Amino acid sequence: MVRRVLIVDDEPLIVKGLKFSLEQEGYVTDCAYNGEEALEKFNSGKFDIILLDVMLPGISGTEVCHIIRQTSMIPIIMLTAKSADEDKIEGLTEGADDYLTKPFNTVELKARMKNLLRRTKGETMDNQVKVKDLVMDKEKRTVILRGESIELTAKEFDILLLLITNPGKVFRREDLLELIWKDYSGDIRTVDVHIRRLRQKIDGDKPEYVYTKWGVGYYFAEN
Amino acid sequence: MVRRVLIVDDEPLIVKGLKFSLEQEGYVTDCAYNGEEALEKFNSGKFDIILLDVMLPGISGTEVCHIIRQTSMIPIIMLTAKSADEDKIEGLTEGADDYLTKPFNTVELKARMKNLLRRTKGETMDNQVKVKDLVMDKEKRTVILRGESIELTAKEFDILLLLITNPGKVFRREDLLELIWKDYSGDIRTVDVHIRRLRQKIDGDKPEYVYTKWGVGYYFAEN
DNA sequence: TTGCGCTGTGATATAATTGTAATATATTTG
DNA sequence: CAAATATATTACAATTATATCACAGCGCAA
Repeated sequence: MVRRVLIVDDEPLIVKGLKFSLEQEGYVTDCAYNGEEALEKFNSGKFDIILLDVMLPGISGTEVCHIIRQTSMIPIIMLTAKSADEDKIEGLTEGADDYLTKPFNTVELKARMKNLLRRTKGETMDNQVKVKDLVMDKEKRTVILRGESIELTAKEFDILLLLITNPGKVFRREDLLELIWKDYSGDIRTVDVHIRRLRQKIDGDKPEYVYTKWGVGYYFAEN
Repeated sequence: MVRRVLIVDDEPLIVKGLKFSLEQEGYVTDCAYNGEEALEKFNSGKFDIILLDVMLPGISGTEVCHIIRQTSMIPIIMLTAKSADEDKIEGLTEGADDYLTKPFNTVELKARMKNLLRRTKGETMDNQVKVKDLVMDKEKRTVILRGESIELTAKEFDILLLLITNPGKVFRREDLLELIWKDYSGDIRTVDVHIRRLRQKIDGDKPEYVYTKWGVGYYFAEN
């Protein structure tokens, strides 16, 4: 099982060391050197765990953690400078699953990562689909768009889930009726209306997620 | 399951070593010694993974990687010279799935190759048709020409797909009407107009893909 | 049962594609 | 070479596809 780690720190040397050390262990790694980059990579790529430095230029690690927590339960281990004040560290790492004070022992880090990954295995990643600033939870059947909860009807949810899990793939109306309605026998144009209502809820003025392939059907794309 | 590797490096000794080592492991190999050759072989042959040196005479490995990425998600592992500057390596290997710094351990290389191949296994992309610098995706119903996305109407797409999947085979207008229109009963010359519009979008001044067989019909060729 | 939200239908509006017909150009044939 | 035949090109009209809307029926929950 491949585990993907996002390493976030503004110190190239620390990043390099972690990268090397974790890749030796079989992890697939990606790095970010500031908060913005971290959020971007978190959104685009699929990671299983995040190592996040508290002190970052721009958006701080603490803030990054909070922002990620609005949409995801991904394991986060925060890295902090040593401090006599335990409370302060607690505050800075609020929302994280664990933290380590620098300088830390890589053996300990790996052990904690393993722990967290074992603990959260199967819980989060499997039920959540995340594309750009759209998060769907299959189990809870909830949708979060731009950090805000959106209410979709059952059909709308099923349609969006089918489309989003097959990005780019064009579904003709017949496909959708067969896959979602199962035994439908009415007017095929009913699909249009559902798409319309779905778009009203998740797309702005112009389609942002649900697109029309003229003469064929509909598909999901994030551009 | 046979795995085909394209090895790209300008150092004959490295190529020779990799070739031997990978063939021992059961891989089928092919080699290229510069960027142009790499792209050519990538286009002509079917490979499952590419090992790509960053430093190449002419088109650099970095560029080759970018060009390939415009049309394909094939796993690419890049080989770089050692550098203290991790950032630099990151930049040079952008778009690759993984990279190794020379000199590298072949055991590690094989492990990473295996990893990547397992990860991308099953996504064999049988919904893609690729000829020269033209890529069609049946599922997404998209067309990419010279790295740029082209918009085709439903009929244009169907015609091109039919022609491209039967390279060289001449279809008379009646055939096309029957196969694509199914139940057409109008003017047969309508096909000409569709071909015209298709050509306008994918051929330049002179036909490059869609040719006329005089007195018979139309066919696809890549010369 | 009543009310409310979800779904499906049909009518209308809008948009894009497709077909037609006229003309120009090219190729073959006698 | 000229006539006959085939293809290319163009502009526009006709057709087809999608978007949008309002309303009615249905079912579920209060």
